[in-house]
Amino acid sequence: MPLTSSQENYLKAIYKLEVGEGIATNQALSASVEATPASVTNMLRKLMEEGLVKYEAYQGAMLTKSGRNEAVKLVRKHRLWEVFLVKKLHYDWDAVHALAEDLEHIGGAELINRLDAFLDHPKYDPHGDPIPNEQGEIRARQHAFAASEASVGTKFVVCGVRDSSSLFLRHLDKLNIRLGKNYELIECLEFDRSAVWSEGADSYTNVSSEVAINVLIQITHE
Amino acid sequence: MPLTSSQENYLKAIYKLEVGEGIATNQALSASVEATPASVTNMLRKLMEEGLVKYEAYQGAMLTKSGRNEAVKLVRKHRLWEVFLVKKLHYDWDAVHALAEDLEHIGGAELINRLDAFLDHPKYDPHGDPIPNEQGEIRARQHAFAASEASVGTKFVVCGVRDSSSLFLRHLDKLNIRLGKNYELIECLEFDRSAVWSEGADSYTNVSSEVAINVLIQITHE
DNA sequence: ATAAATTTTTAGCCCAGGCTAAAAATTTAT
DNA sequence: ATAAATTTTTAGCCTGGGCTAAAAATTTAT
Repeated sequence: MPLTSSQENYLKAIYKLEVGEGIATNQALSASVEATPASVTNMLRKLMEEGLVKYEAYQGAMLTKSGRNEAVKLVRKHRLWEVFLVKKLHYDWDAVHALAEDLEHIGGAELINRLDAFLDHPKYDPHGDPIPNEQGEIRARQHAFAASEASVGTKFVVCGVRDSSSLFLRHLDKLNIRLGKNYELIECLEFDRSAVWSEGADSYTNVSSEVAINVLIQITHE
Repeated sequence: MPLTSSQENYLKAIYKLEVGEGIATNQALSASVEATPASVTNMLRKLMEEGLVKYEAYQGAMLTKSGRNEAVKLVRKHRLWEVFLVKKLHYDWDAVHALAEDLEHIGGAELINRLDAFLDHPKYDPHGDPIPNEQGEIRARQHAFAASEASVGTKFVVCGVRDSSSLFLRHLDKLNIRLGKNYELIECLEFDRSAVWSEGADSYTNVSSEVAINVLIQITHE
């Protein structure tokens, strides 16, 4: 029997908690699907019966193989729709999450594979998160870490964000920081732990530590 | 309060019955939304309370201004998504209805206007049906009629279908009849009321009367 | 080891939107 | 005008997925 949208949302929530090394307790899920703990208990029972989830009270929930499979499919759909909305419909990157959240429940493999092809098999979504392929494999970005960990002199490219809230993304817009842009870390200021990034020439950006913590970078060897 | 998908489906069904000069009786609706008459009564009551529908037992239902407004928006969304699926994702024209049926409930004016722009403001969907504009105006095809009404010698262009079932559309595919193609009606055969259409040169297609009845054409004055 | 705090589950309720079966209303036919 | 057929509504029930408030289970702290 096909999953309902609500079931799909739970699976995705559990998945996200798992990869974030969090444990998918009743409470954590409650926050993340925006339902009361009582409702979560209810849904977990159903998902267990359908063999999508393993659950032990106080120990948290884990996806089974087939549950994880479903969750990854959802992530794929979500991220591909986000690419579509940004690249083709020119939405801002901070405005696509809610729409993708709805679109991800539509259609099956056929639709999403066609969308994937139409978009030229993008590897990352507009926030730099990797898009699982048709087989559910995720080729995660290698060697990415928070900009706050870089040392002075490092040259890097911005490749993702830790926080994809609208607030943070719009802040990056204001700082003119975008995925794919290259910088060099010029200095770290002791006073407020902020940093100075240079894009070259006389272009300098002052980056607060809150920002740096939430920006993912890769070192560029050139 | 926002409409549910189910409410939207009822509005669209009533709208379609209205334009097809049918009357949206409890029964007709029952067939068209695939629910029992009892369920229809139920929903009509709600739609009436929300001021979307006027209903009188045995006389059928009619949309109010705001109900019609909603219905036309849905038609717009449906047809634009169909264009997207066929033109961009290369679905066959007989395979897009069900998906568009789901997609049409997603998002609001912003999304659909962006989609419209992305598709270059198409005037017709893949079956030749006109797409309402943002204001809800439908510039219906003028002077279109069933191919079965044409007289010998008429030159015409195929511009739509009366039946958009998968079965019929695939049949047209087999006959190589497509929207936008030009023909001349060469003769009508008395025996089985079938017709011969020519695309010029030595290209002739024999068209049964069932087919001709369901193909919409416009006379070409050249 | 026991008390306090936390987490989870139960119980009972709500709403949307279906359903069936039977009753009521209306229309059509005789 | 009355009977027959049809259409609509009611009544009662079901499922999915929420909710609250209270009870039970477990963990943590003393």
